[in-house]
Amino acid sequence: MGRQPCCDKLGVKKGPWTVEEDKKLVNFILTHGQCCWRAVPKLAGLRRCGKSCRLRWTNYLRPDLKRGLLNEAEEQLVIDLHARLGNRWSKIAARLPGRTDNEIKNHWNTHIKKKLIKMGIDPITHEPLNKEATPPNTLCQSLDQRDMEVSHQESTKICGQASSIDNSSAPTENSSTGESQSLDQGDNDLLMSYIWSEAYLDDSLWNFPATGEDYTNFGSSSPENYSEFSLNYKDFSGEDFGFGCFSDMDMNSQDMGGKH
DNA sequence: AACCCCTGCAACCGCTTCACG
DNA sequence: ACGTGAAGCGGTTGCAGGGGT
Repeated sequence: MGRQPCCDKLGVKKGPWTVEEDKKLVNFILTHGQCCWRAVPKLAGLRRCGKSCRLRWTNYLRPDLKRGLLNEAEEQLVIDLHARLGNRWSKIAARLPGRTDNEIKNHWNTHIKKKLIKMGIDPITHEPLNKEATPPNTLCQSLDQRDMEVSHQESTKICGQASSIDNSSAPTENSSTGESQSLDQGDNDLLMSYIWSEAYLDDSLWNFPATGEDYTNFGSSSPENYSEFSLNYKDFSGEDFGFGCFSDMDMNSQDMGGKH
């Protein structure tokens, strides 16, 4: 009903972002913080709609993003959280530091869903597709069948039972997420234990910047994030962005939380 | 080598929710 | 309490790259 479009369609560019556009957006947000997204394109000199800028930032340019496929623990966590929360990707993403809702959604649709179906589990209900003919677990050896049973049968009370998720028995080879990730097994176990604590599932206790929150303070507690980000950016499109501002940010991060 | 098909991911669209006057 | 605008969210699409024939 008379709702304004998020941007005037004329002169607004669509499609993949160029390195130049990324630079502009990152530089703008790092120097000004996140003010109203609608104003960002104009202020940053971008011919994009604010929505597109927000999406690009939250899904790709955010400094705290992890890159690469989800590791085993993360994947298991997504499955279990999905059993509890359904397709509330942003809620799920909020529990996976460095992962975006879009990324998790994509991973779910392209990897996990198929995996569950092959295992005879309905990815929507997390119930067995065919109770008497559950296929042998030929895929996803990391997901112990018994644990999957727990996931879908006891999803409502699984909280706090992370110890039942026996990652330690998982073979080193893995189907689609095989490459090693940053978490070693010990980290995974710890992560899973914490993840299923009530505290973990309490939204109010989450300080990790979820999608849409203000990331301009991302480094205030962990300056090393900057250097990692900076390094990542050196690999971005094979060129150095020359973000000298990152090192400045390191010192000025306290000032950057303020909005204009 | 060329073509086709499949897969995965980035980005868009439109609806919902939230915040504010 | 209501209306309006902005942000957030989830579903969907389009395209690039890889693998198979």
